[in-house]
Amino acid sequence: MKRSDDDDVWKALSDRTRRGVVDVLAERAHTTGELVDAFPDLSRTAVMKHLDVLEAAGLLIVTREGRLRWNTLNVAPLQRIFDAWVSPRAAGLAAAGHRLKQHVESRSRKKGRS
Amino acid sequence: MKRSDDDDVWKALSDRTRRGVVDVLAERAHTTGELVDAFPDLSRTAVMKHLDVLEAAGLLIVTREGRLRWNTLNVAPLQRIFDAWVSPRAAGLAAAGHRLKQHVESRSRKKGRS
DNA sequence: TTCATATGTCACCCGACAGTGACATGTCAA
DNA sequence: TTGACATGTCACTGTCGGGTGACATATGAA
Repeated sequence: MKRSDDDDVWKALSDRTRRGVVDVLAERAHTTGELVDAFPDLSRTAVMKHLDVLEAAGLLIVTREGRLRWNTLNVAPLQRIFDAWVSPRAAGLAAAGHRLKQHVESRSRKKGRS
Repeated sequence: MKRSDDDDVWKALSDRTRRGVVDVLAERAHTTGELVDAFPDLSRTAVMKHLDVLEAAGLLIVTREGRLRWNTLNVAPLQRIFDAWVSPRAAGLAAAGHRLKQHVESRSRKKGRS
């Protein structure tokens, strides 16, 4: 299951605009048209391509109702990349900080770029 | 401070190889040469470019010792994007799941594309 | 049926980015 | 001083991603 890497999710979230879309959808589900209105600087085509990327990453659940398309946020992938990746590393913050301090002190102190 | 968006960090982490570098550095600091050895499929130049990106995002702290360059992971940006972004949304998982369920049930049940 | 609305698809443009080899610089040791 | 080693920099390439307009399809209402 789940090719274990979640590269799609990272790629999807790497774009500022798409994170904005996720932001909007975090409040409530939107139709594609509503989303287009929410991003006046983008063409409808651009918004739809972002939605495609988000959907492919599993961040979006799409349901159709007549000629309307409802886009609903799915936070599961967010949870996943956090659990699998960010959390373990950020948890070691103190340890890493200590490691770094130790490292820097034990070695060169001549540098430090401006 | 910190243009508040952390786009650099997201962009830096969007690349699978760079996440691999972060992985390696999570264990201990490496010199650039050691990192190059750790990624046999990449040229030295490619590895250095990845390091540049990571450093620009603040994920890397670079110290120089003679002709050696030590690359140390800085987890602070990770912590930051998590705190500011992933955590609040992922925390609402249950609520969002409920919202979705509600939404789907209250509307169309005719569709679902193969 | 007819027409406006909402969405889907296509072809194309352009800049960003990952990757490379060649060459330059700096540092340590013999 | 000389040479090997570690790193820095440059010019170039191909691909991918975000953006667009034009056109096609589907649905609801008059």
